[in-house]
Amino acid sequence: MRQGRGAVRDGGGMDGRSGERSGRTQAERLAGEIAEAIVTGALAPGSRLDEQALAERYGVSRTPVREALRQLGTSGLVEVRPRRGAVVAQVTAEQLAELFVAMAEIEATCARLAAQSMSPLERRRLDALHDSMADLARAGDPAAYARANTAFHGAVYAGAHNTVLADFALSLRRRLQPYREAQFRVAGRLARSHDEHGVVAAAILAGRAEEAHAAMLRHVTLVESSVEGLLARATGEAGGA
Amino acid sequence: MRQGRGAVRDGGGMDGRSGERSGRTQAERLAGEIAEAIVTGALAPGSRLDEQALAERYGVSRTPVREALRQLGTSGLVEVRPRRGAVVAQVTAEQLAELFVAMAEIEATCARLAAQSMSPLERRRLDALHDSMADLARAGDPAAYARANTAFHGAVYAGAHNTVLADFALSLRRRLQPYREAQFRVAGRLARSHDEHGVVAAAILAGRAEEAHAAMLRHVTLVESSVEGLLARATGEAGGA
DNA sequence: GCGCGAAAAATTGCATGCAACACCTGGAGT
DNA sequence: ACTCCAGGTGTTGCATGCAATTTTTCGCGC
Repeated sequence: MRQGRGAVRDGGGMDGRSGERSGRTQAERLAGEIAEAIVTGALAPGSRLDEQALAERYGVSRTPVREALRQLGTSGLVEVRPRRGAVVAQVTAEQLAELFVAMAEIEATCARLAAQSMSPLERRRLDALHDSMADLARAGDPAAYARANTAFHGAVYAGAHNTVLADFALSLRRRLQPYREAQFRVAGRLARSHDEHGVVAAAILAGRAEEAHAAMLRHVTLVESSVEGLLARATGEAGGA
Repeated sequence: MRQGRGAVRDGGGMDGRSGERSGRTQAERLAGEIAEAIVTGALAPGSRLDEQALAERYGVSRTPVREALRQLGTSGLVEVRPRRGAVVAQVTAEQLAELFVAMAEIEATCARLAAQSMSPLERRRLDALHDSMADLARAGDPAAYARANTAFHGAVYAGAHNTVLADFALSLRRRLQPYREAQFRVAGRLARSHDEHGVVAAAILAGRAEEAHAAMLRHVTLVESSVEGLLARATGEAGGA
């Protein structure tokens, strides 16, 4: 099936749907799509990522698929075994614990730096963001709260004024997203999460660096134990198949 | 120039860095080689990475080169612009500062965790390693000290018992290597570095977590200011030779 | 002389084909 | 029955070719 570059290409459109620039390469687009599929759980951990199957699925050849897989391999979302194909990265319980510890530490570090170096404007925005989340927590909408939660933590990363740490925190957050999301559906977790955010935000706004560090570390560690509780109850189902 | 798969392949050097199999693909080998060339300064920051040139240089086709470049792009060593080729990542002074801050924070975190969770054996080994460095510092051999220094910091990473943080610390360390190495040649820096290590090691061995954190943060921050002093004197030449 | 636009050259992006390795299946030997 | 090995099959790895897009060069008008 020669697809030929001259043939009509789907996305060839001028302004590109969903705001995506056509300036991105297929490999990048694929990396994003596959990452999305993994993070949302559409691709279960451990499932094989057949190059040809993915190529047909996304209407491209194997070459950009391979490039995307290698890219995702570096970021840790998929595991590429030398001549044995790629699989969605399987996180063992120990690795999950390490990921959570790492995220807690990085986020806490970001919080400390943010307390030291956020601008007045950034502090006001963080405050406003936290306030707006109170309603969501009361309303009890896990999905909406999860989105706002991402924004809140993102604001803290940004406030650290360190793109290296912020990028790392974001990548950890993405890798843990499937596990974190579930815990928002646990009764009462929303309100407690919001309370913990309040402690973090207050410390950052007041510039109390060590306190911000401790509060964020505690917050993320609590998320971890919440997730571990979930996993303990659903042992064995995580890996799928 | 059809090279055929049957041609003699070097078979890999078995560098044994982290237990890699000999079955590495060309793309992986290339990623390693190119990364090495960048880290050692053979490829200056900002230089274009022409796919065909690299392919000829390493005796392969453009396909594995492209895969390697994309891999390096994700790890941050290389910047890949969508249709405009790849260049060795240019670190501006600000980014360099951010990298150092990030490394300082991560290393400090590792030190704190190490103080909390190193095994008695690991503690003894760290102590022995530090002792052996005293001679090197006195002898004033920058290269030998640099190697031992890497081992010392590596022991701290390992002692944190968190591969996620350890891997990140290692990748930051690699990215900063060209800049850090120079400062060991500054007169007196070796002895001072060893003294700082002593404070870090003592805190870790005694299990004083917060002290270990503070000592490591201070140590790496001092390295940073030392490097900045060097850069200030050699403005603009940063990439070169 | 200088900016501007179009053709030419260079370079990237992707599709395809072929060879080597990994896995699976079936049979023989112990 | 179990292990071991040979053959077949599927998948990955890489080389190559072509189309599209940059970048460069050159000619033209101002």
